[in-house]
Order: sequence, then C-alpha cells, then structure tokens
Amino acid sequence: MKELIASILRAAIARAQAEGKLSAAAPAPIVIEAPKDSAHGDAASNIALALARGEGKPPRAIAAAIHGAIELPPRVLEATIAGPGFLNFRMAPEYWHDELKRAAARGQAYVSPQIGGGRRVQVEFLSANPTGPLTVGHGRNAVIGDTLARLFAATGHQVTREYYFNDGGRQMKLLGESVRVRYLEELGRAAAMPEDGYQGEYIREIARGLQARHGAALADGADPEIFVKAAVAAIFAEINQSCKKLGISFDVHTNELDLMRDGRVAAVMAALRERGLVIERDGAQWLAGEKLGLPKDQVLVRSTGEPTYRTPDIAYHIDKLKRGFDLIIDVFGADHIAEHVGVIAALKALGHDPAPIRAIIYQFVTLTRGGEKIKMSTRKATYVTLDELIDEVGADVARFFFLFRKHDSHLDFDLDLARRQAPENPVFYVQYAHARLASVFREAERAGLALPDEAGAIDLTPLGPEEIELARRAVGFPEVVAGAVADLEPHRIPFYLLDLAGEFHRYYNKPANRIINPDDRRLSLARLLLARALMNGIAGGLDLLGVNAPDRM
RNA sequence: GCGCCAGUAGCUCAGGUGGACAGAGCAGCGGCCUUCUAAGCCGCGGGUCAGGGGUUCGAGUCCCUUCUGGCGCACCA
Repeated sequence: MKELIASILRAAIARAQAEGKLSAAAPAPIVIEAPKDSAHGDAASNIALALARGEGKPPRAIAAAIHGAIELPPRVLEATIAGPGFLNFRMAPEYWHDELKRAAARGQAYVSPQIGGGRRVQVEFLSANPTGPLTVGHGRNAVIGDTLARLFAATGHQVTREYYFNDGGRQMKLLGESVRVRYLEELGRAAAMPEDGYQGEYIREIARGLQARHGAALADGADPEIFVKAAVAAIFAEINQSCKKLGISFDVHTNELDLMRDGRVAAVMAALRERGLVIERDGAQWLAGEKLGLPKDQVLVRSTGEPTYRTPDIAYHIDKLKRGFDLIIDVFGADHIAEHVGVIAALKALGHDPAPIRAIIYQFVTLTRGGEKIKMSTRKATYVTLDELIDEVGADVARFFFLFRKHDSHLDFDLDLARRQAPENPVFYVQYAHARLASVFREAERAGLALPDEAGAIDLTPLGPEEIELARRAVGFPEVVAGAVADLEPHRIPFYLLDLAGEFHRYYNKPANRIINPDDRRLSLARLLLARALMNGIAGGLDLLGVNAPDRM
C-alpha cells in the first residue's frame, strides 16, 4: 500500500512540476505513514510540509498543487488535504476486501511476513549457571529470548537457541563444597559452610540424595567433583523442568569448561597480550580498558590464576562469530552491561567485527503482592522461584506478563493482577476474544453456515465501515511483526493483540453486529470471513508469544 | 565521581525512522445480559509528558543541562 501511494505522489509531483506549479523535485524516499487516527485515512504523506521550506510557499498551497495533479487508480478511493498540509489517502473497500481474504485464507501464518530469507540467527538466552533454582528475573530472560526466537523462526529465519553456562569457575567449587557440608551434616558430622556458600534447602535435598545412594562412603577423601556433578545434574533437571513448563527448549548448550580445556581461552589471553592489551597489576592480569575506550581496566585472570567470567566470554563470542551467524542476539540483565561492553571492545581489538552481535539488555523484575514489593535476596534463598510463580499464575499468564513491557523498562510483576481470572487481566482479555470467535464458528456450524474453501468466492460488499475498520487493523498485523523483529522488541506483539482484541470486543457487543444472521446469508458469510481473519490474527499472535489460544473459556 | 537504563493520568505502563487534539489497563463513580460466551460493552472524571535551555514549519520523541530512581564500577557471575 505504501509503495502504491508513494508512486502516486511521485507521478503527481512530476506532473505539477511539468505544469510549473511546483519547482522542487520529489525527494528520493517519500515517507508514507499509517495515521494513528483512522479519520485521517489509510495512508498519509507529509511531503508538502517537507517541501515547504525549499519551495518558499505555505505547506497547504504546495499540498493543493500536488493534490491537483494526482490521478487515483481504482483501488484508491480518495485523496484529501488535511491539517497543516498532510495529504491523506483512503483506500477503496475492494482493497481491504482482498487483503482480508488473504488473511483469512492463509491461516495463522498470515501474521508473519516472510522477511528472513533463511538468514541464520542465534539467540543466546537464559544462560543461568546451575547453582540454584531459576528466579523470576531468569523468567523474564527466558521468555524474551524464547519469544525472539519464535519471531525470527516464524518470519523465515533459521534459528538456533543456545544456552551458555559457566562451569569452570569458583562458583562450581563453592556449590560442590556447599553440598559436601550438608552431606556431612546429614551424617551427623559437624561441618562449616563456606562464607559465600549456597544456603537454599535444595542443597540439602541434593545431599540427602547422595546419602541415599552412597551412604557414608563419600564422607572422607572422596573426589570433590562428585558433589559438583551431583549438584549440577540435579539443578539442571530443575531448570529444564521450569523451561518445559514455559514451553522453552534449547538446541545447543555451550559451557565454559570446554572453552578452557581446549585452549581457546588461553588463545584469547595470548592474542590480547600480543597486542599489548594485558596489564599485570596486584598479581592479576587486566584488560587495558582505557586503551580500548572503556571507563576502566577489567580483570581477565585473577591473582589465583583462574580466569574471570569475562575471558571465556570473549572466547565464546569469537566462537559464535566464527560459526557464521548473520545475527547473534545476547539476552541478559542490566547488571551485565559493563561486561558486555568490555567483550565487544576486546573483540574489536582482536580484529573481529562485532557487527552481527546485538544485545537485549532487560531491566530487573520486581514482584508486587497486596500493593507491596516482595524483597528478593538470591543468596539467602528468600526469593520467589520461577517455578513457584508459574505454579501460581500459570504459564500463559507468566509468559504474557514477562513480555508486556519494553525490555529496557523495569518490570513490576503484579501477582494480584496476574492470578486474577478476570477481565482486567490482559491475558484473559485476549484469550477471551479468541474463545468468543471460536464459539461464533460453532454457532455457524449449527446454523448450517460454512466458509467455502475458496475465500475468493465470498462477496464482501455487505461489510460496513466499522467492519472495514476492523479488517484494517487485522491486516496491519504483519507490519507490527516485522517491526518487532527488526527492532528486537517482542513487547509490541502483546500490545497489538490487546488493541485487536479490544476492537473485536467492542464490535461484537453491539446487537446489530451479530455475525450469524439466519435471514441474511450473504452478510453472515462476509462477517464470518472477517471473523476468520480476526481469529487467525489472535491465534497467530498468541502463538508467537507461546501463549495458548483456547476455544472455550 | 564515572557508565548504562528509566522518569508520561492516583497506580502500572504503551507511545516504529520527529508530525495532525497525548493513549491503554487498573483503581473510582454511573449504566447495559429473552438473541453468536457479561472473563464483555457503554458513559464520566483524571496530564505544565520530572525541571530548564536548544534544533525544527512542527518535539513526549533529537541535542545540552539539572534533579530523582534502578543497575554496575571489577580478581562475584
């Protein structure tokens, strides 16, 4: 549509020029936008306002000159001058009829424009270290990452979902030691928990499991690795269980230990050192941040000789780049921002082009219940786990709420609202629209009405302005999806769905708009086709979010 | 002190590449079910878009600055 309008304008401006009514030529890209207010038509151009300056005439006069030279094709109904000099276009009903038929015929898939061209996209998300149950913060990460992956996959990209975890550092040792202490306690022996040890009850359960399997055999001189392995296995089982509840799975798991063992981490250190980017200070080895334009130097290898999180992360990103993805998306929390900046700077310094890498940095999640924030402390195990949250509000609500905010805004998760099975809960509001539409089709079947396989056969001329308005909204969905993909902003989908569901509910509630009308088969079929397109849109949109679209509620 | 993010209605938040009167949900008040699902709809009230400069025909949107909040500032990940 936009291209059509742009070409009409280009031709009109050329004619106006030829007739001497306009001196300036059309600018290269003619910007066409969809007005927020449908009273302003289906497409609007600010071309006259943009030309006003060079032309030295009032915008409305220029608009009039262009308007006088416009020749409209049959699919465009009218062009008008409005406001300070906008040129507004309204499409003919036939245009919307055709679009509607396409949306109805293609099923849910109509919402996802095929813009990927098979390009390879990697989404690395969640990437929680296996040291404890997932928190609600992890939930936001997991759902954003998974939904991005769904969006890219649906729009014709080849997607890899990847989970990266750190199993090479001291956290793993601490985890194993924490389990060992609890194990000894279970045997009635005194043992001292390390200062930063993991306190959660789940550690004790893992210890009990070991006791059940091995008795007291691990009490003395056992390989500490046994405790680490048992803990990691048990915790990953929990993590996978939580992911499964949310409908999330991964294609690839990558870990830090592999990068360390096969020398890739050492290679990064060697390469940085070669370029004079490693500084020795206080017994540790630092990345020369200031040379790279960073605010500060950053530790690469601790004085104990162990690499920090950052060094394997650089190696990991080199590995990702080498794997040849067209786009590499990192999803992580705001507390990792400095780390990420350092990794990118190091990659550049080592001669790698970080252009394919894009980071989604989400802000923190707080939980509210009874109007009060729930305090979250990770180490003390006073947080609400992701599992508890899912059990309380359900996977659909959890997913929707995690996405119902721009990622760089804080997310205040209102548990009272989330657990309400009521209209004010936006998830149910959207799902309810789908259930109502499904019931319309059940009713249609009872009335002996069915849409023919060939949507083209249906006469849509009975549709009125209110229905064309609904069609316009439904047909605009693919553009919203394309924008969400281009800007990595999945939150646009739930917001759009809420709008679409709202328009449908308003339409549906008017008695005059009964879709099934026994006395008027022609009208009923036309409205059923509209209903089919709406249902496709809502189901397709919810599917992109990983949320169910129930037929009955 | 430095870096990143945010500041829009009582509350929680939307506001693609600057555009036409600033929107939604919740909360509050008042209405609507003999007819395809009332988990719905209709109406009412509510805003100096944190403050101040600047760019522009036009700024919630871009630039500068001040204030407030969140996160980080390194041998935790």
